[in-house]
Amino acid sequence: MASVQTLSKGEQTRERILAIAQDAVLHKGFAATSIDEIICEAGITKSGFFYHFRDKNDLAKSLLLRYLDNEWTVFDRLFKQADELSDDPLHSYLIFLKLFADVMGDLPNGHPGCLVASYVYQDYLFSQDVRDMTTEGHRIWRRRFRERLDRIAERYPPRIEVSLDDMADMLSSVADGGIILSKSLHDPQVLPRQIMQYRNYVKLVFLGN
Amino acid sequence: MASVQTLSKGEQTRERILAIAQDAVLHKGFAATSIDEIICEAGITKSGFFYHFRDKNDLAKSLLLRYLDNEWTVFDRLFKQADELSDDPLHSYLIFLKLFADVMGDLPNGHPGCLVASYVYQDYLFSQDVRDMTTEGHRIWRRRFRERLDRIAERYPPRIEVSLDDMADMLSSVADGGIILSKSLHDPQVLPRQIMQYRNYVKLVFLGN
DNA sequence: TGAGAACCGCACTCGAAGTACAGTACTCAT
DNA sequence: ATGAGTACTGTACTTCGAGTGCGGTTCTCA
Repeated sequence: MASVQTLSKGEQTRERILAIAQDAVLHKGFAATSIDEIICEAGITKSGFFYHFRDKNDLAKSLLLRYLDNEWTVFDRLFKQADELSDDPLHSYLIFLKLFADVMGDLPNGHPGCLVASYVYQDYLFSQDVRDMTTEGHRIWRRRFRERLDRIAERYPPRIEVSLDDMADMLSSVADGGIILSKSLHDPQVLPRQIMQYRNYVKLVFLGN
Repeated sequence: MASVQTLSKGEQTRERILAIAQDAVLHKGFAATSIDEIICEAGITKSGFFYHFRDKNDLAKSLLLRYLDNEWTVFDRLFKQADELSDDPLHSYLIFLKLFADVMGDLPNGHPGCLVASYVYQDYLFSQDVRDMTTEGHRIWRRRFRERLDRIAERYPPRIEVSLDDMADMLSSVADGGIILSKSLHDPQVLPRQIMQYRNYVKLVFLGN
């Protein structure tokens, strides 16, 4: 997921801590994720941990930043790929959705979980700036998908009256919901199939079939 | 939400504990929800708490049972209402979805959160039987929505090739995702609007407009 | 080669989770 | 009215993890 470039030793350790912590947080929640267990798995001491993070809230913030960053990287790559395959905004978006579904379906153990969604269900644990980050994350996703939909709507007038903001949000919605369903039903394929349902909807709205 | 019938004193206390606990769990996660804070708000002692629940896992189980029960009650009422307004399976489902969206939009502070979704992001905290309950909950939802879609598809052949299981799952998906978006964006109206997007999709698939 | 980066070790404080058990007050059927 | 539950209270205790402080050590790289 993260770009494999030369990381200093400190950055490597930091990254290892974050990866371990994220996995734990997605399975137990933030409060139940103890620093002791993280450092144990990372093979460092508590002092080592606090060298990298001021306190636990700092860890929370760093985790979220890293997660959002990784998401952007993936989405950017997929959008770029799609744009290379078609100049048409609608077909590019449909290709992107197919690529997205494929990538989500190919994850060996299924999607590990959305950290943003997880944080939303623990908002009282975090400082205001961390909570603002989840809000901002969703706003940015909305804006980015919305941009695509605007360009599509210019060329393909929607067959029904529909809010493009809502349609943009729906991808986040279906992805977050699909991840939850996939995890709950122990079926990694539910998420990609849900994304394809959203793709169907987009097709029906702009193409009618 | 819960039927207002005569509850014994013990049942009243139990219900009060569960309501307080659910609210806390949806905002902080299960692990961060302390028994001390629950009993403080409920006006009882720790011993009183452990009279009603064997341990914290028992509380988790009871919380989930109560939540699922309440959900069934709401869905049953809405389905019944919709069935009274139309004999046609498609129109009944569309009415149901509109009612569902309205109810979700009329909640004064927005939807408090889906306990099932919250549990999925903390699965390691719970015993196997509790985890199985979230799985079973989603399976039942799928089956119930699927039944409706089957009856619809008999009368209205779908305009596109589509899996009815996926379409059934999509309501859970959009609801769970919509709740997360609503909470994150501090906009209670996102959830009902997402449900209406799903309703659009259903209309487009079976009616074409 | 030396200065900073990246840790380790240890010894704490503090608060909260969870357990155990004995005792008490209330309630309701007979 | 009374005794058998029901529904708690009070207290005392163990355990565990967050977080702090600080001195020492080992690497890494310019």
